[in-house]
Amino acid sequence: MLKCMECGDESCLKKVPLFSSLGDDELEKLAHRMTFKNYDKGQDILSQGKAPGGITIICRGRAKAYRLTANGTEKILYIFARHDYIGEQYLFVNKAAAYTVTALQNVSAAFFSTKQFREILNLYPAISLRLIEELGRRTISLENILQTGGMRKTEARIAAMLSDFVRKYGVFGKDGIEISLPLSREGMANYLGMARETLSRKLSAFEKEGVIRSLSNKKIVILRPDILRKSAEDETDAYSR
Amino acid sequence: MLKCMECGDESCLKKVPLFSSLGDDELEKLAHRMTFKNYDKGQDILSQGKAPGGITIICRGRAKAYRLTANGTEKILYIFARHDYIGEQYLFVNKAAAYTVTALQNVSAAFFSTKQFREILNLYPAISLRLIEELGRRTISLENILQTGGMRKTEARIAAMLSDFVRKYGVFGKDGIEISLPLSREGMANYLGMARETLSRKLSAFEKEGVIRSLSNKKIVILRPDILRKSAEDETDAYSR
DNA sequence: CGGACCATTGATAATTGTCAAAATTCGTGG
DNA sequence: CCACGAATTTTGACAATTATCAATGGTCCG
Repeated sequence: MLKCMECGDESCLKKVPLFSSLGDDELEKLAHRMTFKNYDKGQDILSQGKAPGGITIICRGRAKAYRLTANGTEKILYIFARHDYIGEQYLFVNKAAAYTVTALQNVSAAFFSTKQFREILNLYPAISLRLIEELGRRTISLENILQTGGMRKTEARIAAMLSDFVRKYGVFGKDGIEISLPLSREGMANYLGMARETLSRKLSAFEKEGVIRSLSNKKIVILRPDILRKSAEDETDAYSR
Repeated sequence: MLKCMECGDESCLKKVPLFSSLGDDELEKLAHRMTFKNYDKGQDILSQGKAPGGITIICRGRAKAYRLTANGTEKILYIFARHDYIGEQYLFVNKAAAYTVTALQNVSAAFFSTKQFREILNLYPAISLRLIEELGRRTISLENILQTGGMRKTEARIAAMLSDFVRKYGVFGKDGIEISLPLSREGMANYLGMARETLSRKLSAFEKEGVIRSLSNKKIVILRPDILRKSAEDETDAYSR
């Protein structure tokens, strides 16, 4: 039986979209061509300036991808979570990674070297098509982020991020949807490209309006996801005055 | 001999990265599985909300990709030029296009339906790998745009856009690099996510500093590409005061 | 040459960033 | 479990930047 010793999850690879079309025996073969890696909180999974050398798939934990700007602050590009790919865009593009990926928690991950992965593509051509599909999705998702990032109203950007968090990390609680935030306020502000203080003020405003409730620095409850979604869609934010 | 009747260019498909590895006879076969399409200036190549239905490769002309926001303004995502792909991310993702692509000039293009293109992938598996590579490049390029878009200083974003234009459309002239701009000031402002007037003022400032010279509404000369590149790299823009 | 469209400039209002201080939260050790 | 110090966050006041509105000046094309 295929069991992931690292993350404790039965057939954890099967849940990765890229491999979902494979049978159990094929997954078994896959398992021979990869290595499990563990990263402590704060450790780098990928380093800006170094070639990724392969694909990493997260089994457990979260990580942030960021670039260092000239003035020393970091601009966060992605938050990676379980079943996300890291470095897949460099599989056939021999370039240095443009960002660093650092574990936000302890992370376990499956790693395929470029060589191993190309072998797998030869073995199972169906995975090529699947990879094309996944890269297409990634592109589409980036295009979405690009647009929300281009929105002028800061409230709209914040609302878009929170709505995204609801989708990815939301858990139903008794008062609303609980989110265990992957980033600190400072991290979220960097992700959104605004000052920490601005984010703070806007979140306080959302709280006064009854849209969210802050439980702690790392946990908030979304009381009115509908209002959030609405102000994320709308450039002309109806809920700020 | 393989000759593109539409754009007048000999072996124009050969210059498309996706097909660069193919021989002349293979290109010949390819030509049987596609249609040439012509679009007048202002015509839509792709429509927001409709499935792309295939891949379009531009042979001649430029086009803009944009989304309509709730308040009616358009947010421009891409400028497509010769040899760029349109809709390749939807090849295996059956979704409606998230943006409209409109011809900025008269455009001629090669079109492969999804069905045709999948046949081609079956026929030439090497193209799959090439497509993975191209999608990877697109992802990397989007990640770059995402970062420059996240830069707080407007001067830096403008400088990044102009540097990009230098790479794509720049022609050496006697005083510097001449650029025939693909967009109006309003278009560029939408692309950069700022007000038309702000862009105007910053461009005037660049002109006063001797970095650029405006020849007409659609043509500028870059006198100091080095300064431009520097202020695009730097969050802490050294050339504004 | 004229008219429509586009771009620039000026003045002002709104928004956001910055700096400093106060308040809260977090983790650790008692 | 509580207390304490460190780190993080929130808030306030002010400065800087950008958006908006309005008027002027240019450019393009018949």
